[in-house]
Amino acid sequence: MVKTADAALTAASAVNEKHKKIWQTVQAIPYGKVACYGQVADLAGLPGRARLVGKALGAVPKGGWRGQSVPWYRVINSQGKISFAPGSESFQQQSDLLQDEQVVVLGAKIKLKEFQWQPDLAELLFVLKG
DNA sequence: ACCTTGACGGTTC
DNA sequence: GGAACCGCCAAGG
Repeated sequence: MVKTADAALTAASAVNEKHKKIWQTVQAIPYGKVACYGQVADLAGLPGRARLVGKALGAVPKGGWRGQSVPWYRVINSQGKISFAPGSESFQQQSDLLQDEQVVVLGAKIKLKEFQWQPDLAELLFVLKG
């Protein structure tokens, strides 16, 4: 194996590890609650990497992860809004899925005061444990 | 190797 | 509130 190729493979593998950590964290968000990208990044041990969370969610395996689905739609931005363009198909899908869980979505806005996930100690440990 | 593009976020005005 | 700005960094061109 050539050095450069080996290094590239290692790097790619590292990226996937980050994605996995993010997926696991998202799976901990309970029904009827939402979390923002930055919050997920922090919990996943990747502070300041909110954008990476978006990337990871866009790469979620179709069948879920570890035999469990990944509720990507429970992740919104720090302004309490859905990050897809209003009117787009993805936006509509996310909005519908959230409302199916009793989350109130007004336009693109969701009241974080009311619906943001605030993990208790047990949940935090679960996330850290993986 | 350089540049652009994001499912973002905190600060500042 | 909201808009402009900057920092962030993985992917793709």
